[in-house]
Amino acid sequence: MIKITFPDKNVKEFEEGITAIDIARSISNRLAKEVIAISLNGELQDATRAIESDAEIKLFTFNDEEGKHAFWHSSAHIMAQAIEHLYPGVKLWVGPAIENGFYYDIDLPEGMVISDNDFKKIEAEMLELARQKNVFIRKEMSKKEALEHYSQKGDEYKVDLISGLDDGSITFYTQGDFTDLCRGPHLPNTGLIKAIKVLSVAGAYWKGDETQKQLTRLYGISFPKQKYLEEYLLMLKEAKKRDHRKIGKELELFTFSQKVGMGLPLWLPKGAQLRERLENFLKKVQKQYGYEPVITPHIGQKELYVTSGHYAKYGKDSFQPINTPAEGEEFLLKPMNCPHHCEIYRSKPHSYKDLPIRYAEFGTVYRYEQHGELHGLTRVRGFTQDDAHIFCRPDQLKEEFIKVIDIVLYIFKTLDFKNFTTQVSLRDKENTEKYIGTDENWGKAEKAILEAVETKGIDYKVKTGEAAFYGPKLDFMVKDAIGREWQLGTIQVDYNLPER
RNA sequence: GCCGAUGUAGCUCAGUUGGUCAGAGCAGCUGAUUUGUAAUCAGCAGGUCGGGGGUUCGAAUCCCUCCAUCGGCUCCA
Repeated sequence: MIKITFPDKNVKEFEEGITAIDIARSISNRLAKEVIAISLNGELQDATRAIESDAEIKLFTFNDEEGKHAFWHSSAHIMAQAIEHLYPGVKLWVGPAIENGFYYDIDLPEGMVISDNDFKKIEAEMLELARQKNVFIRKEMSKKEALEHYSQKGDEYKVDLISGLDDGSITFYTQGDFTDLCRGPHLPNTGLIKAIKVLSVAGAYWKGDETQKQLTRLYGISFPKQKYLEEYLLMLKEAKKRDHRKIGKELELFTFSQKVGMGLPLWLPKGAQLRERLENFLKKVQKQYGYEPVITPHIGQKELYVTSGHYAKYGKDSFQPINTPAEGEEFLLKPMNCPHHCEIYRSKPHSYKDLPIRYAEFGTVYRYEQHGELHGLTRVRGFTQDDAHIFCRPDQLKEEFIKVIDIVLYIFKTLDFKNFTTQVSLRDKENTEKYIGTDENWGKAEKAILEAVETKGIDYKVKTGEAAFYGPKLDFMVKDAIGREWQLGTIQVDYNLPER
């Protein structure tokens, strides 16, 4: 007999080799039917695996994040299976679960495409496969064996995947006639999947690398009940009604014109009124927090951005220089306010006793964004930042940083942004050539940010490799009505710009 | 920029075996009505069917190309 401990610390005894499903059945038949995956001593695994020794167990159903994850991951395998049936000759890359649903990346043979019109038949095939109630069979394999298997098949994608894995950790899952390299866990059987929707198809670069081949990414979502799918689709529909692009049009807040140019919003009278109220509110808050308004021009000499380091980094991907008719001068449309504010600071000598000095500006900037990246008012080519630069002594850094966090939180609260996440973006220490500035300064700046967020008790995530090229940052992200996450506020420590 | 899709009156949309297919509702205008909260009645006006090129006796409808938009990828100073 083995002892199984439940999340409520309740302990029950079972026969050795019992499965989580049988354990669930000892609680209720319904739970036995609904259990998708389990956590055994903190490790996710299949509900169908035999348990041989004492353990702490958690049972996950579709109502749990872990359960949804396994459910959708299994659905991705079924999607891949359906694709193999319908499109012979495809090669498969990966197919993970995502926040809402799953996708699979597929390399289609030359000339073959999947488009919206094909979704129905893919869904039908997937449902058919789900109804077969195939069990997911787990199998461990040595790295050598696995590599040989896929090398023989000529599947360079799976060979690539396996090459990056440690021997002894390689497992495969088979359902019906389909086998895939996979860590798991998976559903007990495919029959739990009752409703499937193929949502969209898109191109996705292999390994997220623009220089690599583009694969076909097929998105889908699935549910254990038809009703859940209907509710989800209704939710999507409702969310679309709240899309700011739709509201902006209907309320006559802003518009775009092909003649003016893509990503260049035109603020209509009502929108301008709204924007003015927002700006007035922000200006009032800035004043309270000790910021002094400044105003800078919309263009600056190319040399300014060469000095700041921005030109080296973004010059090629910016609107190209504006040339004067006679003197051959080169100006850039202002892509950021930072260098301008630095020049304001430099306009006269400052004593350390004058610090901190806080400049604020509603600075309109222009950035060349790739045309596929534009999105309503949230990603544009011309926009106005409520931007500020604080010049302070090293011993004032932490306090100033905290004050900026305060102002951001105050504004979010006032504007009713309740659901935001916070992210500390640090540099990727493996790839230091991407960044400017010394190790020492980077170290100081990163430390200052982490101390500040700790002091404020903010719940944050650390992302390495997401820092700006000149310094680490703290980003505040909010979700829009249709569930997309956008960076709204950002606080950055920059030791490099003042020196330059 | 890349993959897929879409682009018909101000708005929402109908119109795909190419041949009275240039339409509807709402909005607008004119007139009537005066009735308590979006949608009374009648009439009128409004479109290079995204732009350009091609195939055809004939194209909104087929082909090419460009532009924009949408869903993703990449990017995001």
